[in-house]
Amino acid sequence: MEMDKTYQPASFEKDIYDFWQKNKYFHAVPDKDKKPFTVVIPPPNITGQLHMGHALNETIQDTIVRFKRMQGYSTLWLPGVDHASIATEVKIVEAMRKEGLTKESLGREGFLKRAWAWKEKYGNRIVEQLKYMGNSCDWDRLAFTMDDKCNKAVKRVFVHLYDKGLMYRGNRIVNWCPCCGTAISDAEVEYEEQASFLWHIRYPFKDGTGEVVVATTRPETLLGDTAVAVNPKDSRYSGMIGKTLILPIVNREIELLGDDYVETDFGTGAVKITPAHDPNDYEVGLRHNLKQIRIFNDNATVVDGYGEFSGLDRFAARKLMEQKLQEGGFLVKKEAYTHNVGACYRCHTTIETILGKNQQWFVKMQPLAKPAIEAVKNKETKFIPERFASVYYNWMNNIKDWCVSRQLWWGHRIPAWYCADCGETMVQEDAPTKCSKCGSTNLNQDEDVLDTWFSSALWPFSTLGWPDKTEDLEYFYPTNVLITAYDIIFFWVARMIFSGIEHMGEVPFKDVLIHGLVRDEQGRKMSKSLGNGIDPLEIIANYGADSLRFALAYGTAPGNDTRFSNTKVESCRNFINKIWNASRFVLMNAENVELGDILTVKKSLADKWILNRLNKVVREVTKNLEKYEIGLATNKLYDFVWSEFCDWYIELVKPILYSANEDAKKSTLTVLVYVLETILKLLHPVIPFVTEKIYQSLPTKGETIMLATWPKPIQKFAYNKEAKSFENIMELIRSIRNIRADVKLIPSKKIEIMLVTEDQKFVTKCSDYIKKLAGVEKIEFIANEQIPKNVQSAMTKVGGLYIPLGDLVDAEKEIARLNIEKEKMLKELERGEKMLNNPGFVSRAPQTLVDNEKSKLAANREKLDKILERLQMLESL
RNA sequence: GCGCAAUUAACUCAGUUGGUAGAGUGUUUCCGUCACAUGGAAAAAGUCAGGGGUUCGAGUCCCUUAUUGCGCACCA
Repeated sequence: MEMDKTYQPASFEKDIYDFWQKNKYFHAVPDKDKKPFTVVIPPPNITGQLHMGHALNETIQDTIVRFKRMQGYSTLWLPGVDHASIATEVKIVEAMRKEGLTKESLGREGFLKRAWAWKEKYGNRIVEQLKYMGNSCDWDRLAFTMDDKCNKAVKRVFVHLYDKGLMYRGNRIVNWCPCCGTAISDAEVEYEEQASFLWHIRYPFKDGTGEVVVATTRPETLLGDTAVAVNPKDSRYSGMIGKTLILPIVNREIELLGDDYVETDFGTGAVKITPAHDPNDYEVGLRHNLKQIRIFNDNATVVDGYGEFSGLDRFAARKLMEQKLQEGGFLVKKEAYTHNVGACYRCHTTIETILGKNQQWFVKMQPLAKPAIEAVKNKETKFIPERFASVYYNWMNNIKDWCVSRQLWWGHRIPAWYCADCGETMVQEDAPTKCSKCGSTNLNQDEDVLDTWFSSALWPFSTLGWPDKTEDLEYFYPTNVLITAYDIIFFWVARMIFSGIEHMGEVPFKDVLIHGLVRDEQGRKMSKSLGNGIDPLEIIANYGADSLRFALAYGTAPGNDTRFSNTKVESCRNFINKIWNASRFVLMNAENVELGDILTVKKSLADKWILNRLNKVVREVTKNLEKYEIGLATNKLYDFVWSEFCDWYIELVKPILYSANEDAKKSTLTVLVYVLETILKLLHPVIPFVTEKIYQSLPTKGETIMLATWPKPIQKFAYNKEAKSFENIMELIRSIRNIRADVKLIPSKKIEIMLVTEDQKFVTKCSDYIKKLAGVEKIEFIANEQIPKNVQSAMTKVGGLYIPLGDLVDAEKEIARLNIEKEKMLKELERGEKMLNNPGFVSRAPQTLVDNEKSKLAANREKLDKILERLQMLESL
């Protein structure tokens, strides 16, 4: 295959993906001879477009999945999309409004028809975008949270929980979004700090004996007050508890009551109680049997019966209330006050806590939370990094019942039917034909749908076929790892854990790998409103999916947020270009050459060195990936490929490749191709496209790199001793280059070097390497006494290096260089001596470490002596 | 208020059971060399936020302070 001179991902990524898909490499089947490895995708919303958060999430998942597949697991990555009940409905309604349509005008059926059409259109869009990323999902199993399979599971779970008494319908206070027109769960409320006021309002006693002043942030809810509460221990109000107050404006008679909930040191120590519109007041109301007066409609306007207030929006009502109180002389003062206000996580409208007009459905959480907490404590499911377990505990330990009914149309309709005649409630999977109690056929299904997260919670098993006992479920459940960002631990992860335990009797995944968010160059969250989002599709178009993936994986730590910038992708693209060109070099030379067997072929010193390094990289990268340390793995691969394979090994073997020695060429190319192939395999999970592309050109290629066997370190390639001594030669080469740069010798100028060394034989063996890589034409071995006067020198592990440079010799530069070396050595010696003179170190540190220090110390002493000797000589000149 | 992170080179970040601090980008000098200028060679650059402790040895473990960010809970 011809390879272009530069790496051009756009020219082949699509073809490669088609090739994989056509051959069904992503498809997984239960295989008793293999171990399963299962990952379910966090289903992206059908309304969504691929953003950087997805890109990071998909990159990590695909990396792990490809790695496991190559390791020989029967690997299933199960894809799907989420119906995203509230988010989607909001968008559809918005689109309809532009056409002058409303939900009501279309009716439930008409609306749902539209919604499904929307799903067809946009659900496919996100799936296509995932494919650009290179996701190796089993698309044959593509699921949707509202498909028949999932619907069946949802109904089964609902009925099961109801029968068990864990699902109940209650008239409790809920978070209500006036904009979306539905109740939402506690988890769906986001608190935002808001600058507001604290209004101090006078409530007079009925008997004219004075007044109580309450402080409130919501004067308009005064309309619904049914009491004022103080702390019974508060001396300011002693003797007043039980007296009757007149509610200003409304003139309702309400009681001053005592309740421990009231803090004495906040505000005035007196709290107005509005049971229908505040969660705390609601509790107080229950304790004291207070009337619950609802004053807001579903759209947060004031209900009928309150005169001028009726019909006003809550904020307009607040203004009017302030005015009325002022006029009536009830307003004591208004002070600036900043507090947290709850907002809907979807539309950011300030939520209203409202006592449900319709009853809401709740899941009783305590019994479900308990075993779910235990499972994480027992490490049946492990959070990675571990610290996220405490976030999980914190939430689960303080969990309240989960409000799951939503006053929406797009979603799983609640499987409950009510008898219009006798009021009986029937909860069952299929619609009843008549009332189970009175036999009436006048039945109505509950109008509401379920929280989106109710179906997501079942994802790891509903997608595998539950409640049916499928082969998939049997083989692939529980899944191995769930990979997601930390912002949906509550919404999703926690709910999957308790659902898995409750319905499958087993946790849904063994590991939860939590990653952070992708931020912009300045560390800001990417958001639409800021307009600072970087579009991954654009990055793919400009740099290729591999560059995007590598940039997201490279140098990141699990759980941490990561910044994304164009310079980072560019440097990653450059790295891939480097691999591309190194491969081009190897393939060019390997053309028409018959390769030998890597295990038996004769190896040069450079070969042994690179194989030794390769072994290390294989071992460490495998270990890193096993522990999900993708950042570390990519770091090591980057360094190995660039700094060792390209910068050194390829340069080292050039003299052989350009020589006429066919045997040496053959063996060198065998190693060269082997190392390259191994590199490609190690990199494939992160940068799948380019590695496949190059792999297909290798003379040793198999069908696809996707199914190639994951590399293992090879005992025979240990070569520790050879590698170590070879690195001394590399140091010598660096020293020569250093001197050359120091005296500004032009690179093409060949030089002669002199060495005082005890290992002439070894240096001679390496002389070709030295000559080629350091621009040397002649190496002369001399005795100490033979060192000429006019040379530049450096002291190396191999021995004293002396370069006669004629006019270019610059004693001052050399002295400066040697002095820097001297300082370094002195510091080193001091460190080493301090350690070895420390009896604690010698007796307690590992023996190998002590020995290492001893030999280092000896070598350093020798080197220092040589430096000092040389310096003395230079100064005496 | 409670909890969790982060604080390492000019910038952005890594740093594996504690054993001589690393990379990318940027900077300086040189180089159109036949894989690659999306490149090569060389170099400069760090009191690992401050303080204490444990240890033979701490960027790493413990305590504490500061700054920043995040999560949870909120006093109406």
